[in-house]
Amino acid sequence: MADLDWDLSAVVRSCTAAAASSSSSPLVRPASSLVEGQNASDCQQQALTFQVMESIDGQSFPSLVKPSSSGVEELQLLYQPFLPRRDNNNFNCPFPGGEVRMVNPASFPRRLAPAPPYLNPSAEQEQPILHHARQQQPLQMGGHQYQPPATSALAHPPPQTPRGRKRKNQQKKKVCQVTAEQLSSDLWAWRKYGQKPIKGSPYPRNYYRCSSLKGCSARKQVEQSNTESNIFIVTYTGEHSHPRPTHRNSLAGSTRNKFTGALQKAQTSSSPHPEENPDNKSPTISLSPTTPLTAPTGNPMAEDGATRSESTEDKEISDYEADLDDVEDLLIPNITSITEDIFAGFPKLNPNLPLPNSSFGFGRGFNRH
DNA sequence: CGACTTTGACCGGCGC
DNA sequence: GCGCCGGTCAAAGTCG
Repeated sequence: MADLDWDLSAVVRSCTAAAASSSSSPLVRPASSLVEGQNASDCQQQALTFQVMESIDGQSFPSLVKPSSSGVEELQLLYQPFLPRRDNNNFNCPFPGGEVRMVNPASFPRRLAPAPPYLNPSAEQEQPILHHARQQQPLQMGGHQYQPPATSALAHPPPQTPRGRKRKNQQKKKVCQVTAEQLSSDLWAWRKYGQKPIKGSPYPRNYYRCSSLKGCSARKQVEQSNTESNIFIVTYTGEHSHPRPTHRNSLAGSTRNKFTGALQKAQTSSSPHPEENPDNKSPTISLSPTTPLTAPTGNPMAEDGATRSESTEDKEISDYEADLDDVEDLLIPNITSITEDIFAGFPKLNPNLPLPNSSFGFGRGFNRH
């Protein structure tokens, strides 16, 4: 299981870019179209269904749901009538073929919650009415300024709080359930800053922050589903205070990949679980979320994303802007190209690929914290 | 040398 | 008000 945790961390890096392969960037599609997988990449085609949840300022917005488990599906049917219309809660699920579900984290039982909140439809029912707190916000990409929504509290962390903590139930979140494949690409650069065991879950939760720009408040949490080992729950909070890096080389961090060490650990460790692996202080084999995006040459999957992003940047920006009406406050603003190159760094998923070994030339100016 | 991960400690939110 | 729990910090270690 060590490799599973390794996957967990590894996939974080590419979590968002997985949706990118769809140049049209269907931010939110009806379930039918989601299934159809327009412009579906191989990744999409392989991807399982997943749910995306979001809460804004404590409001939950049940939306499109295509539960991956039959149990949840039944529950979904129960509260489906309460679900807002699709056009009321469009937002970009950063993953291909993704579906949207809004969840109010405040309604999650904070304790005694054996099941992850995303599997608790009843909690969503508590907030049947979509309260779309989003407002149109200017956002420009690619050398332009990206202005976070004024409504985003996280976009303006209270300076008086040293740690910038926010009421948990007021944090804007997007929660996605994705497969490892879907997690395998992300145009943003993430840097891990914490890992915590979560009560009720055998898997720890990994915390990442955007490392593309100092001060960026975007954060990401990744944990492995305790019900489906191949499903990862990715939670995005905060917002990027900067445009998506237009060049892969500009991505912060990522000069390192822990593949070697991680794999060695994974190979020497029979279990990722702390309780099963007492000798290993690190319960998970964490692959850097800033896994090198430049895949080894000759890897078509790799080139699809990493090398593609620049040439298609203008189009991506355009596509993204076209979607701003719906997702002006996207945490992952412009995911328009899949970066399956991440698979190159995913030996488990693609053991035939060599380990990535590239550097993005992380600028000196990008200091931690 | 710089950027990254790891990981224990700290802190604050929130349920009871 | 207490205490659990999750999120973050930051020092130490690792790696390229």
